This record gives sequence, C-alpha cells and structure tokens, in this order.
Amino acid sequence: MGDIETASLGTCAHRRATAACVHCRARAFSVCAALPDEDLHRLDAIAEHIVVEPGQVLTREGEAQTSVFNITSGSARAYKLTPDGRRQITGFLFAGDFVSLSDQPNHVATVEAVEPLTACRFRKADWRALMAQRRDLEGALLARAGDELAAAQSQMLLLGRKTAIERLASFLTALPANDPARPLPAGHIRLPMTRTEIADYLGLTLETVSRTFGRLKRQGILREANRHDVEVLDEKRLHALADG
Amino acid sequence: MGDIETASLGTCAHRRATAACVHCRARAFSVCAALPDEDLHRLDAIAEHIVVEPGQVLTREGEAQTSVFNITSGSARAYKLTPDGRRQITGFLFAGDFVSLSDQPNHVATVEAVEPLTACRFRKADWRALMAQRRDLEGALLARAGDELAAAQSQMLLLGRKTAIERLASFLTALPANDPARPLPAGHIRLPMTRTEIADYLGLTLETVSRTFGRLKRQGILREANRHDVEVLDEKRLHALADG
DNA sequence: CGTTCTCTTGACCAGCATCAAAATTTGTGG
DNA sequence: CCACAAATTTTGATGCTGGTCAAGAGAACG
Repeated sequence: MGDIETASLGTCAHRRATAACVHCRARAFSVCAALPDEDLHRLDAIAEHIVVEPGQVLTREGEAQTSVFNITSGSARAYKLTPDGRRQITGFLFAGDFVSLSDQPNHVATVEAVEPLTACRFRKADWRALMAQRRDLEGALLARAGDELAAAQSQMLLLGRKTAIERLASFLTALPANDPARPLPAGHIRLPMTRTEIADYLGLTLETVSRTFGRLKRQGILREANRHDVEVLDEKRLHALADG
Repeated sequence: MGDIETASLGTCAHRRATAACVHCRARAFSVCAALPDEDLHRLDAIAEHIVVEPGQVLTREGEAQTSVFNITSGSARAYKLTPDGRRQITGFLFAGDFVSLSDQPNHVATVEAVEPLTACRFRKADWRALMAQRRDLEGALLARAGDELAAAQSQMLLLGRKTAIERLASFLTALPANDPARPLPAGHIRLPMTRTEIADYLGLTLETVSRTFGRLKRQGILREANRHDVEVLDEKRLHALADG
C-alpha cells in the first residue's frame, strides 16, 4: 500500500526568501485577502518566507504545532499513516492554502512539498495575536475551514462508496484548478503528483490507478499528453462517472 | 448498499418546546459555552427550540442553508448520497454538536435524527448578527471546525486504508462518549444506531459489520449485552486493532 | 548511456460484497 | 401478557472488484 520516503528537514533547513505581502500572487486565494492593504505590514512583520524542496516536511503528524503556514507557490500533500506504513493522503495543497486549519496542540497530519514550494511561516503565538486584533482573519479562516469540511465529506463519500473509476473521475473533476496562480487551458489538467500519490489519495493501489487511467483513455474520455498532463475529451461523461 | 427511508418534515412540522439557555444541559459541550452567562439572553432571543422525531430531517443536502442548529439532546446522522442511492454517513451527532459548521450557501449533507432529538434552531441571519457582536462565538466555532477537520482526516484514513475489523475497532474507540449528557460506566458503549448505519459510516455492508462484531466477540474483545449496548473486555487489544 | 524511478501490464488471489434464508428482536393489537 | 407481523441481525454460499506479486517498458537524471 503506501510506503513513503521523507527527506526530513532540520530546524532551520529552509532557505529563507524575501517578499512583501503587497506583491504576493497567492494573496487573492488565501485568508490574507481578509486584510486590507493598509494592514498588510502586520503580516509582513511576523511572516517568515520559506522555500521547501520536494519531499521536505512542513509539519509532521504528532509533533507540537508551533507554526502555521500559508502556501504561496508550488504544491504539497497532507497525509496520515498507520503504524505499519499504510498511507492516506488527506489532501493536496496549492498556492493560497493554509496549513493547520485545525488548531490542535499537535499536528494531525504530515505535510510535505510535492513540487518546490514557497510559503509564509507564522509562529503560532504571533498568528494568534494578529487574529485577536484583526478579527476578519478569523472569519476568513472559519470560511476556509468550512470549505475544507465540505470537501472532506465529499472525500468520505468517495472513499467509502465509490468504485475505482468513479474515484478517479471525481479526482480529475474536483482537483482544485491545480494552481490558481497558473491557470491552464480549459479541459487540461496538470497532475504534479505521482500515480502512487493519487492512489494514496483515492484509497487505491498504484496499479489500479494505472489500469483505471487506461480504461478512461480507451473509453475516449481522456487523453494523456504525458504522465503529468491530461486532457479531458468528454467532460460530460467524466462528470457522470464522478457523481457515481 | 445503503438505502434509506426518510420521513420528511414539513415547513413547521417540528413541535416547539421551551427552555432557557441558562439551564441547558448541552451548553457545556457546545459552542454556546463561549458566551458568558450575562449574554445568554441574546441566544434565548433568537433560538427556536425544536423537537425532532427519529427519521425526520434537520437539513437536506443541496437545500438552501437558512438555519443552523445546535443539538441539545438525542442523536443524529449526517450523510451524503450518490445519485443511485449509495449512502455514506459522514458523522453521528450528539448533544452539544453544531449542525452546519461549513457555512455554504447550500447544505452539504443531510442530517436526520436517529433518536428523538431536541435542538436549537437559529435563523442564519440572526446567528450571523450575533457572531458579529460576540466574536468569541466565532472562535469557538473555529475551534469546533478544527476538531471536525481532524476527525474527518482520521475517518479518511479509516475509509481509505483500514480493514473491516480495524474500522469497527476504530469506530468503537473513537465514538464520542456517545452522549456527553448521559455518561456510561467505563468500558460500556451505547450504540443508538443500527448495523446498517454503522456500515454506512464505515464504508462496509451490514453483513460485514455483523460478521466483524462476531469476530470481536469470539476473540474475547467484546461482549454484547444487547444490540445497542456493548462492553469492551480487552481495551488494549481493541485500541491496537483500531490503530491499524 | 546507464542507473534509477515511475508506470504499465499480466496472472493470481483475498477480502468484502452480493444474494439468500433463517434466527432474533421489536412493535402492535387483542 | 400473549400472538403475530415487521424490522433487524445473523449466518451461509458464492462472486467480483480491487489487491498482491512479478516482470517489463518508458521517463528522468546524472
């Protein structure tokens, strides 16, 4: 099932980068949008800009939650493991996504970069202080949490009740337009993740994912430019499959 | 898989009941705890106390979200359906639980009473106005949403990667102490729901749930007083199974 | 280019679903 | 309190989807 290899990240293994919130391309898609321009300096003051290489960890399941993150570019996977190494990816994250919406004492999932990734890191105390002052942030976070909760319930329906082909179709239709900062031509989907990762997200094996891609291609619903770029030829049938 | 029968609820089919927040037994477990005693009258002013019979609906998936609810006693199930009727129960709700944490324009799940249930219903506009005034409520809601999100991720691991016996063990250990208002002796678990409902929650069939209960009993981990009350004889082994 | 990682394809298998029927519990009316 | 009907659960026989094991074909990277 899902084995994983993680290039762990030392305390300050991130490379620092600089940027200002005013020019942040992810701002429009993130909770930061709740802050008016004149308050952005408050964010800048407490944000640490980090660069994370593929496979490196932002948060590790079970570890104390000392920071929260806002992804500004790239993509990441969040997952949980069973003691014997089975992996369930609970979500893929893109620019604008917030890491640690669930404010628990310890992280409930591990989050690793899939592609090279940049993010803002906030010390939890700093973030809390800012939230206390600018309550709109809290509202934005609550709205985001609500969206995540709705998505989580759809994923439960998928994992509990859908067939392999329905799962893959759902994945391809529901995938957040991938990277809001880098839109693609309609009908084109970018899949930065591997077949194994798709499998671990859909509760399948990589072999089943591969065979199921084959089925969708043979049915004329899909075409694969290469492993990471697919084109939807029959949107209608794909959606019909996705709904179950 | 999961067929369902719903006794639908007319516009004002709920029986009204009266109660005051000060005396509410569910208050300690609910978001209302964020409000100090002196502000409770604000809640009372906008709360409509309703009584819901088993099988009746609080919210229906897809319908406009005009109200939010706070359950004060009894239990409910939240679920989603595929067009062909497969059901996935996304959660069981008990006293203190808030219905519609995800503030979407339309309900993302159907919520029905399992047992006779009482709840506070708030018109969404009223609730929003109160939240705007008493920001602590928003914080409590955010905290609750975070807990739900964490639980949802655990459920994804369960649905995507665990075996039947691991799923049932997880269910029995993770089940919220059932009804916080009605504590049971340690090791005793009350299951207000049917086997079919457990199956639809765990992504299994009722037959598999039944057989798996049998396995747990034969292994000396469980004893069944009756269908709705079980006793855990070997907590250690149950937890070991649950973790996977 | 060769090494390594990822993906595809095939053969076989197992866990859980499906179909079916019997047993037990629950509910109802007398 | 009993008898009967309906609903729920248990148990059994069989089958299918997707998992496992294995080998080979592409891509990617140095």
